[in-house]
Amino acid sequence: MRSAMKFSKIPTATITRLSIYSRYLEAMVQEGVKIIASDKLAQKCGINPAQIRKDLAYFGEFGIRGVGYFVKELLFEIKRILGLNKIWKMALIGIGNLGSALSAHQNFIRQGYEFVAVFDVDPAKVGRRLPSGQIIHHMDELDQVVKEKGVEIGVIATPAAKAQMAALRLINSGVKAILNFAPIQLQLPEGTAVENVDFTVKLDNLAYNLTMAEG
Amino acid sequence: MRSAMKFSKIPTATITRLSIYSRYLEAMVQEGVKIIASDKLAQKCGINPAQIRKDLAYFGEFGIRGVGYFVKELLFEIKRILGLNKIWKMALIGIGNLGSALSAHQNFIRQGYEFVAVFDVDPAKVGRRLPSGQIIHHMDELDQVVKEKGVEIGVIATPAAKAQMAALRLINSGVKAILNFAPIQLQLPEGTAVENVDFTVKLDNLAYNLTMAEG
DNA sequence: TGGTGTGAACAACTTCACAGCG
DNA sequence: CGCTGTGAAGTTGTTCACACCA
Repeated sequence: MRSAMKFSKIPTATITRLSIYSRYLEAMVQEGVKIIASDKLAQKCGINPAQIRKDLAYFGEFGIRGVGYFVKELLFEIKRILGLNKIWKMALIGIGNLGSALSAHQNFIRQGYEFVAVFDVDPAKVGRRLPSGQIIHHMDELDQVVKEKGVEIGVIATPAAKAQMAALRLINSGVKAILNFAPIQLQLPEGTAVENVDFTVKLDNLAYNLTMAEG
Repeated sequence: MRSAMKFSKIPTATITRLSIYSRYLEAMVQEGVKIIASDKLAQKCGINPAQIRKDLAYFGEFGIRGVGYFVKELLFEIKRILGLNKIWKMALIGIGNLGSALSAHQNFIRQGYEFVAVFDVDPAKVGRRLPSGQIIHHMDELDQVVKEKGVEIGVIATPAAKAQMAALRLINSGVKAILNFAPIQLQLPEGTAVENVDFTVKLDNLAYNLTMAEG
């Protein structure tokens, strides 16, 4: 039962853009905008209009020729495509500075994500309660808690040296998706979805650009 | 005096990978490894070996045929290319949960980055001192402090609604590079380097993958 | 011999340009 | 008429395969 991903020949970049579109559509719904054309949305997102139409065309025909897209309807469709018509249950590993910040991040719930459990190995932390209310579990309880609470996404905020092990333990407990904040390339079995959030790499990109700009 | 970027026809992806290589080379230096072949490094990074050689070839010939690369030498060259042979001075805007976590992040210094100033607009925060030692300035002092301290990179950790304005103020003070943690597409003048760190988008990618995997 | 450096083939993604339809 | 949806063209990035050389 090794990966599969069905018939999906859809660029990752497309999914990333859909996520960005949904953000702006969400704002438009708030503002009461009813209809939007690809040119207008493209401008907002800093993307080519044809790109938007192509992205959407992978999944169906959502627009009206000569008019544009109904904002509400399009947002609904995109959320359905992305799988955001439910609340995803996450576990957080590593309650350092970053982990604490993530646990307190209010946007998650609004966006359809929720931490249902948090973990650390530090005896000084285990058993304590975060401002957000969760009790910090010891990693030894991971397997049990993950299964009990039905965790679907693991978020890794440990130091780099502990990230690989933490990820493996999540996978072994049945978690299929990892959001990794540690600056390391995780080596995980096929069929696991991994996304890295790596600001060191981003900073290095900026440093390079600045260095080039000067020459 | 509009952008330029000189003769750089080098893929962003290449720069990102160089950053990743440097990480593993750093570890190897620690471990006392003297020589590495592209195949070996490729395995570590989960990248095609030819890709590594191509990436390096943009900048020169650093290897020895039939042997590989001297680890220390290659690391030095990559750091030079990325512009990491200096300490980059950063300003942090927005001292919420995330901002606080970033300000405390010890890896930055080790990596060649340093926060020389931090800002917020909340009167309850301005004037207070962070655990890391910095005093929180009011945004009104931005221009002055940025120039005084020679800030080169702005890091935005404000709510989405405040990010665009914060970015513009940084740019107007002479900052040329922005690391943006707010979930919004910044609209900035040409010649500004922007990198987005956007974990909402990453989560949406995971949600999509999980949804597809089930069907 | 064995691994680099690289042209050439390939693959993936983006943009153009316009037919087609509301 | 105007904007979507889309084949075709263009662009960019990746992988192959092998000549070359320490």
